[in-house]
Amino acid sequence: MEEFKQGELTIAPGAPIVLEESNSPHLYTVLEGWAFRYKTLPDGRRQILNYAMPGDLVGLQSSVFEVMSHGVEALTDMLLCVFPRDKLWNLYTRHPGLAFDVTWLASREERLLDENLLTVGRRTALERIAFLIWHLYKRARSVGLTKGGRLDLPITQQHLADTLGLSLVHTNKTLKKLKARGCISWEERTLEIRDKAGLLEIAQVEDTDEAPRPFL
Amino acid sequence: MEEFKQGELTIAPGAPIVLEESNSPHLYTVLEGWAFRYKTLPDGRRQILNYAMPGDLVGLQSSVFEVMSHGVEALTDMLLCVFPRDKLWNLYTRHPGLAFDVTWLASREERLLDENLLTVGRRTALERIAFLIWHLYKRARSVGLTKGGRLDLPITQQHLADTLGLSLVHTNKTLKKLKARGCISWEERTLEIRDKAGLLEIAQVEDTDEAPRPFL
DNA sequence: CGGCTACTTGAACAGAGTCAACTATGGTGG
DNA sequence: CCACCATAGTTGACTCTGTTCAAGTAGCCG
Repeated sequence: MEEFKQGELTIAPGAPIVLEESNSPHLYTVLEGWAFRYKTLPDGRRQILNYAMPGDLVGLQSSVFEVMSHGVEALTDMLLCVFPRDKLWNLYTRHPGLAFDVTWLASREERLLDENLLTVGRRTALERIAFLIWHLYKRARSVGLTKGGRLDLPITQQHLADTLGLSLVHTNKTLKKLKARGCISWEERTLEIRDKAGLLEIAQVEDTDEAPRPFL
Repeated sequence: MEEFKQGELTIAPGAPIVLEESNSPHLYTVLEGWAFRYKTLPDGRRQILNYAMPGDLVGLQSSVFEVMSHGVEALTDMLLCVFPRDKLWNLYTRHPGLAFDVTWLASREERLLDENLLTVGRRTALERIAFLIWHLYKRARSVGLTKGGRLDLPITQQHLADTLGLSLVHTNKTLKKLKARGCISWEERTLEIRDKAGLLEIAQVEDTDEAPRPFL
């Protein structure tokens, strides 16, 4: 993989990595930090599509279609590994194993989006928040970002709301219910899962193991 | 591509192509007909994730992860081209061009899901229906399924509702408004776009051209 | 000491859901 | 031939989840 690496890039929290409708010449892999993908409507309504954590690919769409249909913004300080977009084709011709890994990651992103769509389309507000918190916790845990049920979660309630298709006010009130039930605590950016079984029951999910994943 | 083809499969309307949580050994390409991908919650609430039309891939997730996290059901009579899942790897090693096309299609699916998620999360009921109708019309048109603004649309209002995260009743009433405004007509499974500009304005989208697509 | 961002909280409102009844159509089998 | 049933669509009345508006508090930074 080193052969395709063009360099590394550091980004500050809140900074854009890719803009909507832009034509970025780069494909990135997240080495450190969190980001989120989003789309906005002409009048400003924003929908967060998914989050990117270490090991995730950013900008594959622009590598394949020439243009990004979504934006990406950093949530924390980030370290990105930069690949020139036009070398992606070389990777497919010379390293089929890595090419397969790219497809694996794209397919995983699709699966995550499927789950988000089910959540936003068919779960209630309380279920949505429980699901998203579990989803983020689980993903963070799989890349070693948690310590004993605790996690530094670099997002605001506005991010939660924009991810779940809820208003900020209702998100706040519903999140409070989840805390009151003793499922979680979340103060000063630190999330703690206090009652995993209760959380999973509310979210209507089962705690399935996940297959090992490739890292590019 | 012929080299990987295992055979063809015909399916009747309403028949399942892949079940949720199943482990299908096949990857399909749609040659004729429509299907839809969906997920369901334990209590039966259903979310339709996307529709599959001629040229689309079905079952890539199971080829990559061993298990499908969603189901697929036929809407019309279908003709599918069947590939054995375990030959996908051969395709990556021997035909990088086709491998790239698979990634292209996976990335396109991701883009479509992004749009659906924005729709379900942030658009109003009227906007959602306008968007989905345009979305389906445009995709059908790109594979030559339309004739002069008209399209045979093989879905019910229940499908619309389950795609958009709405109830059947509200979908019915909102769809009626869209008809009353003269944007569309939809009787006896035949959809007609009567006022494209009006429809696009309600849906809050622009009519962008799309890049040429690969067909496997 | 402002001014900013994140978070809270209450009250009024509305978009969408639920319940229930009814129409239309097509297929099935006695 | 027709009673019966299932599916799809329609409509009205009522309810409720979630939105909007508005007014706060708390912490942080220059």
